[in-house]
Formats: sequence, structure tokens, C-alpha cells
Amino acid sequence: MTQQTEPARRTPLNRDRVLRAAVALADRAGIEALSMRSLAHELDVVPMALYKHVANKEQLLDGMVDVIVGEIDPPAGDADWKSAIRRRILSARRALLRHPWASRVIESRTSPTPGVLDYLNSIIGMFRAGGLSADLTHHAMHALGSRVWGFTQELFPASPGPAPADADPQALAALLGEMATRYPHIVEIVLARPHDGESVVGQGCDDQFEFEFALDLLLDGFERLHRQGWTSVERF
Amino acid sequence: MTQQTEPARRTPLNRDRVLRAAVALADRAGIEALSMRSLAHELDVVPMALYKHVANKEQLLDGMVDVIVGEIDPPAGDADWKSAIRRRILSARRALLRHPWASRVIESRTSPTPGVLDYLNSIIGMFRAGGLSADLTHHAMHALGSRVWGFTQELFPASPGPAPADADPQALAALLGEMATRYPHIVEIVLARPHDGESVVGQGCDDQFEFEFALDLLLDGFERLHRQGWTSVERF
DNA sequence: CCGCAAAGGTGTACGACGTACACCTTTGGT
DNA sequence: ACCAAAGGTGTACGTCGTACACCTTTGCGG
Repeated sequence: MTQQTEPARRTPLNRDRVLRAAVALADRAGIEALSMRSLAHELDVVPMALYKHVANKEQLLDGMVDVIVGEIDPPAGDADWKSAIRRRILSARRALLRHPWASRVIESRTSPTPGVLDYLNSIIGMFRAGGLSADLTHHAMHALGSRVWGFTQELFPASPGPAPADADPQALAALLGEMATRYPHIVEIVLARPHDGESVVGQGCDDQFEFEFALDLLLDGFERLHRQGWTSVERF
Repeated sequence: MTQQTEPARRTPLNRDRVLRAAVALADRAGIEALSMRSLAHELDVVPMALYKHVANKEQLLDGMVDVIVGEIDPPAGDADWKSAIRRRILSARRALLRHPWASRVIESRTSPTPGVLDYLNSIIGMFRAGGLSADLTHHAMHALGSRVWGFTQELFPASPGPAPADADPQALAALLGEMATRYPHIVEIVLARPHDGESVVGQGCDDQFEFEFALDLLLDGFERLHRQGWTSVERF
């Protein structure tokens, strides 16, 4: 007669539910708050229960990456390889922006998962379908680096200096002055975007623009090399 | 009469010795083996002693980055900005290659140290001295991203698949065949470098070449934009 | 319908880790 | 000679990943 209330037995965990819960938790609380313990708590289960579904935390992170990679749109039917690849990479970027922790996790993986290999294979296939040689494609992939995923390693996630939430505008101005004498060139280019001068340091640039600027520079470069029949010189 | 042997008192620690020991330990044992405890042990000191010299582990890592940044050569006196920047970045690359953990640590820093700001300021100054506008320089720095440090985020540190030290060549061949059917494009471009076909998977590419390929593509792109007076279009 | 193996979930425990805090020891300046 | 500051110590706490032995539920072949 103990507690009749519990109509349906808790549906058992499985790898997929674990991964999705992990992604959701990382989205909500940040990747640094994701531990085997916190995830288990989230799923109303004891920490060790997770190990019946993932081998260890590394595999959990691998699985989470594959969930995100699964969100990338399949190739669209663009006529030319350049815009097809461009669109696909920007789709990857959108997926990654939805999960701000994802780029850091991808960087930290030490060996690729099947989902990742599928994606890379498909991007390479798009270059090849466009007629680029295997040789040039090889170098192109290296040149893109993490940009195939839609992110650049930003030099610094936030703006330099202490937290901008300090409020005190006088101290901020003083700090800027100090910066300007010690690092004049940095300050100059940070302020180079003329129209959003309101916040002295914060959000000075349009990340999306910066990303596309670099991406197009590279894609245009590949195209130019392709057209002139470039091949890596014999270096041996 | 207890132990007269200990002629000179141990010279006291200081921040610099701590940082150098940390760099040396990371070089020798890998960054993942660097803990406050292991570093203290290395210095024949109790873990908490380190906290008299660095505020916490994050600051220790910051300091280690500055040590490495200090190893980058000062600007050479090249005539044109492009080759001057090229040389400087390749010098940074050499410094980073001497300390394989450094790129990962740089990536993980959340706010810049003075040494880092000095380096960035100086690179920006080189663009400006070459006549590039603050606007174009701004975008160029973004486009370079972590490449200013001389590294690219490799898609994967090692080759895909399980450890290649498995030795058994038959199993390796089978694995390669499996890869070739599932990821044909990847296998094709991995094998695209014709002359080092001996190791099936390992070390298929010349990282230095890949780095310079991408770097030159970008620098050439900046130069082209500069020559044609490029300016970021009004996007508002 | 029984019994039993496998699959799934639990509890306890261990050895790392970073670091707070109170304490002792050495040292250099007056 | 003294004393404050600087440098080093010892103990302790909370968190982490996860090994291992155990219990419970479930589905299936006899």
C-alpha cells in the first residue's frame, strides 16, 4: 500500500535522451555547469546511471557535438560550388550560434565522430563537384580550418579590460584614456566602426560581417587559384 | 646539530620562477599534467605556497601565455608591410610550436594580458604603417583570427580513427577500406599528397605549408582590397 | 506461468583537483 | 633588539569523474 500515485513508470533513459538533456542543460546553464552529476540530477537519476548510456564524459561531449552537427542544413541545390559551400557554412554557423558552448566543445574534441566526418566529407564533396582538384581542395580545407564550422577563434570572447558592467562612466573613460596611450593602435581600430560609438568598448563589431568578410576572402581566393589551374608546386 | 648540510638557504620563489617552472613542466609533461599540486611538487614547495605568487590557476595560465608571447621576435625592418607581418606571424608560429600546449591555452583565455595586448597592438601598427585604413585593418585582424598567433584550429589534432600505433597493418588496411566507402572524399584528399604515401593515414600533410598557404591567401587578399581602396560599405 | 538472464538504476567510495584559512618561520629595516 | 611584512606550511572543504558491487525491473524461452 505504499504510494499508489505514480501511474506510469518512468520511461527508461537512453543515449538519445541523455544527449538531448545535456544539450539543453548546456544551453540553459552554460557548459561549465554541465557535470555528470548535474546532468543526472536534471534527469532525476543518480550520476552513475548515465554510464549505462555513455562511456564517459568525453563521449558525452562527442555525442553532444553530433546533435549540433545534425542541426546543420543539408546542401542546398545551388548552381555554383562557391555559393553552395557558402550557404552550408553559414548554416553551420547558425547552428553553432544557437549553442554558444558548441564551438569550444568542438575545438576540444580530440578525434572526430561519425557525424563530423559526414559533414566534412560532404563539404569536400561540394568542392570536388565544383571541379576543384583534390590537391586544391585539401589546402582549401586546411585554410578554412574551424571556419567550416561557422566560427572563428575570436582573439578574445569579450572586450579587453575589466567587466563593462562596472557602470561608473568616469572610471571607464579614464580606462579608455589609459588604453589609448598604451595601445593606441588597438583603440583606433576598435573605434574604427564610426556609427556605434555609444558604447565605448562593448560590441564594437558586427561578428556576422567579420565572418563573411573572411569567408568570402578565402572562397574568392580558392576560386582564383582554381581558375588559373593552381597546383601545389613540387616541394621535394 | 640537526643536518648542517644545506649550505645555502633555498632562494625564495617569485612570480617569474613559478611561471618558468610551469612552462617547463607543461613542455615536458603536457598541459594536462600541470596542476597546482604537480607544479608545487616540481618546485619543492607545498601547493599553497604558489598562491603567494599567483592569484589562482587562471592567472598562472595567463602568465604562462605572456612568457611565450615574450619569445616572439620583435618586428624586423622589412620594407613592405606584407612581408614584415608575414615574418612576425611566422615567428609567433615558431614560438608556439616550441610549446605545443600554448595554442590551446591561448584559446582558453577569457581576457587578454598586457603582453598579448602589446603584441596585437604592434601587429595592428604594422598594418597601419603600411598604409591600410583603420577600417580595413580592423577586418583584417578579425579575418586572421587565431592565425596572428601562428596557428590554425586544426579540425582534428591527430588523424581520424583509433590510435595508429595499433601496428597490425592488415586491420589498418581494412579500416582504410571502410573509410573509403563511407567517406570517399575525405580519403581522397587525405591521399592527395602523392609523395608520402608510405604511412596510410599519418602525417599526410605539411602543416607549415598549409599554414603559409592560408596566411598568404589572406595577406594577398588584404593587399588587393587595399590597392583598390576598399572600404566597408555602409550597412546601416 | 515460471525462472532467469540481461538491461537499467543505485550507493558507496576513492583519488584527483582548486583553494580558503589559520598558522608558523624567516628576513630586512629601524 | 624588535617587529612587521613576506614567504612557506598544514589542514580541510567541496567538487569532479568514475570504479565496483549491488539491487530491481523487464522480457523471453521453456
